[in-house]
Amino acid sequence: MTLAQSSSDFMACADCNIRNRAVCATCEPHELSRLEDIKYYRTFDAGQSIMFEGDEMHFVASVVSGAATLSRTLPDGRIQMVGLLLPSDFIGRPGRDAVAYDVVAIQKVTLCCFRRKPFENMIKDTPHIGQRLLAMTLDELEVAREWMMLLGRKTAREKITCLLSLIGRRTASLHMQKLQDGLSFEMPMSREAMANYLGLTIETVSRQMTALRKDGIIELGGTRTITIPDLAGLMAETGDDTDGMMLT
Amino acid sequence: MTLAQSSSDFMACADCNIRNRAVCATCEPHELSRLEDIKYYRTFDAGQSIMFEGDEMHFVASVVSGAATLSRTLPDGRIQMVGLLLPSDFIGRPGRDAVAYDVVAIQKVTLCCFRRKPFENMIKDTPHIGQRLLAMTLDELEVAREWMMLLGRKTAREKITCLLSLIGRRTASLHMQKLQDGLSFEMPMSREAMANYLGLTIETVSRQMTALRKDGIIELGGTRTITIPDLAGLMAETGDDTDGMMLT
DNA sequence: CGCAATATTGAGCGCGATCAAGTATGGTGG
DNA sequence: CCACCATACTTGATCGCGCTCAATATTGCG
Repeated sequence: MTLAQSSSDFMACADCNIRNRAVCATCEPHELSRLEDIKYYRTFDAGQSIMFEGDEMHFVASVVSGAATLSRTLPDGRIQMVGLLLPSDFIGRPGRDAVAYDVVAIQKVTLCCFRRKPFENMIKDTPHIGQRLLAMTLDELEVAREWMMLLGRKTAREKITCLLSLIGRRTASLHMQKLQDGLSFEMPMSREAMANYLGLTIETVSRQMTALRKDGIIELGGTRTITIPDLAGLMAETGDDTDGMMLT
Repeated sequence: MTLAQSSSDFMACADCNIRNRAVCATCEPHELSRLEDIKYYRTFDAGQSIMFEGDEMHFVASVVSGAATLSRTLPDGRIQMVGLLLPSDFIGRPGRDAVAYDVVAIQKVTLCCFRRKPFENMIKDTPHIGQRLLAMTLDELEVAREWMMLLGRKTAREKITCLLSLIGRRTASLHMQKLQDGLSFEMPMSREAMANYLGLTIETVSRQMTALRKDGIIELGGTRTITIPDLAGLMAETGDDTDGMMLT
């Protein structure tokens, strides 16, 4: 029944790299083994759709590796991304039959999937999972609201610098780099994806990237390789209060 | 210790008008009586601040009546509202010491407050509350994401018609009006509040309201009394898929 | 190498912001 | 009851950021 879609057929939860950040983070060993019974892995290539808005939701999942986006589309074709899914993030909404957003892989993605019904039952009788999911959902809500500020009130330059600073710092923390000396990373998304995430057009994204390069705020090696010589300088352009954020 | 701030000192939960929609909706009688022990009412006048961003959060609360807003402010003063709190909505984030947004009453508001620590303990040992809070938070997340689409991709006219349609339909459902023949309601917020909610300026809001009036989409009697002769006509201007939304 | 997809650059325009008056509206005290 | 003032809202003139349309350049891939 459970069709293996991937080469990595099985991995023990104990060995999982998102073990202590995902929805299963606070599970006891016996809870974990129940999850282990209903989980299965799937992978999707960059560009592949994972779920379509309006479809029936057969499974929920944790992102194990790679990246995906949540987006909505207006009848006339305008697109707005409403979420970025990175390792340990949760996909799907318990208690809802239909998918509310398009979910698309922007890098090769591995998911740890749970069939929806068994997972919903586990929420009911496993408080740890429900509590963890609540905390994660509250975090997502805060991220969404910070993004509302960006979309509603920030200029194009501020939007771009916010995104670069976000991705840059996240990548650095993943690789334990220190932030002081030049930070280098790969952008996980195309110019079009950036535009849809920031509420801009491709052309404006491109122009602002060029402007930031000319101003010495960033350096580009290929379109997706970005170097930030002075992170504080970049963050001074975001419009945010920069105090205390350098600690992360 | 618990200082009564209001004339309505006490109300039995059983008689509460948000009893079956708020965070307490799925509570059993014994759980409800525990909540009843730690609850107290407070009222705030229109314009009064309820919480300030960064302050310590002493209590969480349900909105019983009236309306309040959540907003964030950039260092240079730009404001973006990130949430609208109406009766049955929940204020505060369990497990977090500091308030993440400014909370301001935009109408006279009555809150059903719970001191934070006792409430957090109840979440741990009362699954019904945690589950209800999870469902409500997921709903809020969906609303926030729909608002991201509005802020990032919609025109000023679409933004205004979305807001009017939202408030109008909600008011109608509260008063059990049928939607077909002219719908009339009071706008609960100023032009400035509308602007901050929609990511626009006051002037643009005002101009779009005038334009909609001249186009016969809305009628104005005083600045806050709004009549919508043809709701379908208004909704055709929102940019959304209008199918199926008229049922609500 | 050749093609397709992606990104950059340019010219011009228009939507919504800004700056600036002007007009209700509502509360207060004489 | 009305004159007064503060606040909220509307309207007008102009500006400029980001969009549109269009051409060119670059990248990635068979």
